[in-house]
Amino acid sequence: MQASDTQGGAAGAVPPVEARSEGEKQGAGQGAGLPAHEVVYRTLRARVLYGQFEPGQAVTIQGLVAELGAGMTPVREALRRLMAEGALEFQGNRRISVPLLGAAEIEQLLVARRALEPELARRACARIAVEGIAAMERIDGALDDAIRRGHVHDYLVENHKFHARLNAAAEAPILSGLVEGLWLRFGPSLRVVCGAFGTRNLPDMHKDLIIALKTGDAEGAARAMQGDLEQGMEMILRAL
Amino acid sequence: MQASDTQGGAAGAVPPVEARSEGEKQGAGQGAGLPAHEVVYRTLRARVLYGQFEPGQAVTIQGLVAELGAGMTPVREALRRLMAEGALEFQGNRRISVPLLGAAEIEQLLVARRALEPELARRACARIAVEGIAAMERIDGALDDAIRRGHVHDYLVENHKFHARLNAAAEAPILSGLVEGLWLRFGPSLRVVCGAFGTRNLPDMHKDLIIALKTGDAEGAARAMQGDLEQGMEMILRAL
DNA sequence: GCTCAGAGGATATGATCAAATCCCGCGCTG
DNA sequence: CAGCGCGGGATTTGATCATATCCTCTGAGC
Repeated sequence: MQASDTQGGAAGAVPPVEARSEGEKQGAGQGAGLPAHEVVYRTLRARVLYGQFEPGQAVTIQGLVAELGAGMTPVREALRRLMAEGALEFQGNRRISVPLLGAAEIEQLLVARRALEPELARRACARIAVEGIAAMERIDGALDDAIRRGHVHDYLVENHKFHARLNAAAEAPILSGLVEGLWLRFGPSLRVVCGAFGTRNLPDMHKDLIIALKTGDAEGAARAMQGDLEQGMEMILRAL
Repeated sequence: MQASDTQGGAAGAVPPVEARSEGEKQGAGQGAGLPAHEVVYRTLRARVLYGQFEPGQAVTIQGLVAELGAGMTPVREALRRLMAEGALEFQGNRRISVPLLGAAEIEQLLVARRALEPELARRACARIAVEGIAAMERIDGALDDAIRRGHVHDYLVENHKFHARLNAAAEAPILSGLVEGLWLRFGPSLRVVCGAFGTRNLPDMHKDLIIALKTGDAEGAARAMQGDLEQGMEMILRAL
């Protein structure tokens, strides 16, 4: 019943593609077997999520075809999918770009996140196992390390992993799928904020969150989550 | 700046395709000019939304190619987009189907709707103009008419139009895009419920909502909206 | 300032390849 | 002898590509 989990629609976990070298198609690779459009999708998704794309940047199909060495059809499908998720934007005149968010958009994302993520934290609190909490502590450690090193990309990766892990524990695929879509939307902006402000004074309600998880304090977890996301959105908003 | 609004990503208004006859391509039609993948997308979207698809039903690319007379690529892209929105589901073994919702999914959709739609009603209340309210009253009249006639499809169309109109008035494209995605998910289930229970005792908090809009009572509008969506989800839940 | 040609890029097609399912007949077992 | 499981080919269906067509924007020339 659990199928091969390729392509989970809007929900589900989407592990990043594991940086396969380049020339090879889907030939004899071991862990591969993924369709090309899925590979392209995950690559682009990671770029959006971890700020490899500038907000407002134009994205062309043929550019990606040349760069990724994929065919045109897989690239088109991956782009279509990302546009449907709001990660990319159709400009109307056949042009695709990374969305450039304004205050109004950030505010809507804040509303949506505040509505959904604390609820996920609440549910995760009731269901997460000790191993899950341990995993989150490990991720949080790597996150702190990235902050110490001032490594923005690693920080973004670990931060996302932390939240994704929590959301997965909530066992509410539809809700966590919605939240993933939200993250895709503010990913590029988050990156430029971190680039501008550095990683020094990044918010970290993660410690509170972990404590709440350990004590089974669902409301505490929800509060910590809300604090965390409000700080994050606040930072983006201040950076205009 | 407002482009041509083709393909609004996850957000934006998506008017249904106007039932063009059949044989013609995009030849000399006047109002057309839409790309084929967009036409296919809107057709399928309407089918999902208004219950022309059975929950659990399998959907094949080549079947749609044959049925819609479109090429393979446009169909593939439309399906990819609908899967990203959660309107369709990837079965893992290269098979696509209309999602079959269980109680857990309905419950998550209820949570998400409760979190977003009352907020949209609140915003709409502050911004909607008298013409907008009049339009919603007209739609509600058509809706009542459809109920009287026992015409399920028309009821679904008008009901969706009513909510879409309200959401558009909120001027929060990201939030209303999210809500649209939610509607796509429970569309097929809603249809079977209406088919089973008939249109006689359908919930209608619309009158309260319109009164609240007229008096500028944002909280009243939010309450009416919450009541409306809870009744709807409750009905689906009872039908399992 | 306007028109038109050219270039770049997006869209659409059909062919081709690969994979998964289905179906049927064979042989084995009770 | 009848029923059942299994292997393998046929068929359906999805994935990818190369190519052709069309659209949009840009800039030169009038």
